[in-house]
Amino acid sequence: MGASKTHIFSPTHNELAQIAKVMAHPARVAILEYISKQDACICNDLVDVIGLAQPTISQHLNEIKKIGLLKGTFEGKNLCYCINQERWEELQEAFNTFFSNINRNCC
Amino acid sequence: MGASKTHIFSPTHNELAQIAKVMAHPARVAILEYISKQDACICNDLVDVIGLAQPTISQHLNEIKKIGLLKGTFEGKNLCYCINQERWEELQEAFNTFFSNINRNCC
DNA sequence: TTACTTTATCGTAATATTGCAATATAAAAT
DNA sequence: ATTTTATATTGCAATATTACGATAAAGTAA
Repeated sequence: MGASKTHIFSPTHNELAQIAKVMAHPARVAILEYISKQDACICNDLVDVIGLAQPTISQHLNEIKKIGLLKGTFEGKNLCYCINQERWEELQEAFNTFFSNINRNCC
Repeated sequence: MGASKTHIFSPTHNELAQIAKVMAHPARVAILEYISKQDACICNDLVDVIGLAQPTISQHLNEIKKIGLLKGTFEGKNLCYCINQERWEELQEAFNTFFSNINRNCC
């Protein structure tokens, strides 16, 4: 088949998986780290920093944008965007909650 | 191309991506949640709980095993395994560290 | 032994992801 | 108006993932 059977899983499980999928590529991890550590927004040097072709970076940025991790203006030549901190913290909390729920009585 | 250019990224970025990849499927999120909430080990009802075919579950379990999230004995008919808590906490910490590193001065 | 139960592996089809060249778009600079 | 600069989109090839039927393997029960 090849396509995930998303319909048989709960919204919570699907959402966490979707978020994880965005982080499931080293380029996107690197991009996220880079942007999150910038002092200002405007980051038009990603292609040099990451080392992938410009269309590829553009695609990765789009995946990141899709889950709401970027905010700013996306118009014209010089974009101006940065990490959406509210969303960032939501994701942190989502992972943290998931990993906090564990029983201790095991082999 | 289709294959990720892992060699151009740092070990840290690749590792986090690899971990995220395991969580990037709702079935694996559901499996992890189920196992982590069991009182004992032996979980031979995953196929019914998750709702995917037995070979598919087996494959997903293998992905989870690969990043060291399961411990126990994997021999014969009745497996006996559960979450490797040390590793579990390592992953929690890895995500937490990643999300904690963010600058605040932005648009 | 034979049948049963449970998990693993193989083979294969369907779909998704990754990456880039070519090209388009859109604003700024000259 | 033309060139330059920066990002987006399209199209396509290579690879990876997802899923399952068929079958194997390996222990348990009769």
